[in-house]
Amino acid sequence: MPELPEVETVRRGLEKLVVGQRITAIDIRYPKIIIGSPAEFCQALHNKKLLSIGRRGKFLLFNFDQNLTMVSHLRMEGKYFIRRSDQPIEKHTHIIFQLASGQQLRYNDVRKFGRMQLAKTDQVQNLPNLSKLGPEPLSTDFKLTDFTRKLLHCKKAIKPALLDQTIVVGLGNIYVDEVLWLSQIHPLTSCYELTAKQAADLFQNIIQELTAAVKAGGTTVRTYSDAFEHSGKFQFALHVYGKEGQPCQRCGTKIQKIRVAQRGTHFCPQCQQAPV
DNA sequence: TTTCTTGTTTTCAG
DNA sequence: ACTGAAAACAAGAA
Repeated sequence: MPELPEVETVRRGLEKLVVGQRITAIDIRYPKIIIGSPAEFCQALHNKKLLSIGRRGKFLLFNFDQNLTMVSHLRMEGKYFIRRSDQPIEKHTHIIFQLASGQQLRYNDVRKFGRMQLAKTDQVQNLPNLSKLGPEPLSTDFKLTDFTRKLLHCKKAIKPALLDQTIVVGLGNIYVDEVLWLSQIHPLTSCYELTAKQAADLFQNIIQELTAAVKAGGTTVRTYSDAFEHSGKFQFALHVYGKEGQPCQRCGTKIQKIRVAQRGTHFCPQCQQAPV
């Protein structure tokens, strides 16, 4: 379940491992991962050199020479590994990028939910799925005044509002539950009912939590690991996610699990009072 | 066989 | 035209 901290950790790992390398061949073993024509995908990337790796929200941006970018979303379980060409292909390996160094960049995805597509580097921000994204929470584009204004104009409950990537990007199910617990806000609270102080608390906690999680190399729940196949450490810092029935670390009340917007949602019924 | 998992896209009602 | 809620979708593990 890679959210911003996990995607950023993957990005940093790949940056060290594959930037500067040239692609000499691509083996697509499961074509549905590719949005658009797989044949064109292979052809376009052939002999391209990887210049840098960026990130927008939960999307990885592999920037190649000649104005070409490969946009990659890991969805639930996508992973990248580096292997020597002679190493056996592991289960659930769907795309293999042969590199000039003799190494391979392998995309592995148990669920096959991840997607990749090509775009011109200078047009990436205009792709339909990236053009509507909100500000990056760890950049100076993320501003309390804008955040508060957007929240107060939103008619949704706070949990789905934070999951939807238009107010701010990067939060998924785990970090939304954590940020709401830290801010002592019930997940079903309507956004327009939030006070200025609550909006400010959310703003602050989003930044602090994501910063801390990036520093810890992300959260490993079930299967996430980075490009070095290291697990994250932030799962030890979680307060509510996956803690149903355990005592709240603030007040001792048992953590409850409910369903909000079809998602498993963990909260403390004492610290995070239900809206009236 | 049924249930569970989540990020994004699509669909539909209003 | 727009919004929000809900469903759909991707596919495998337990």
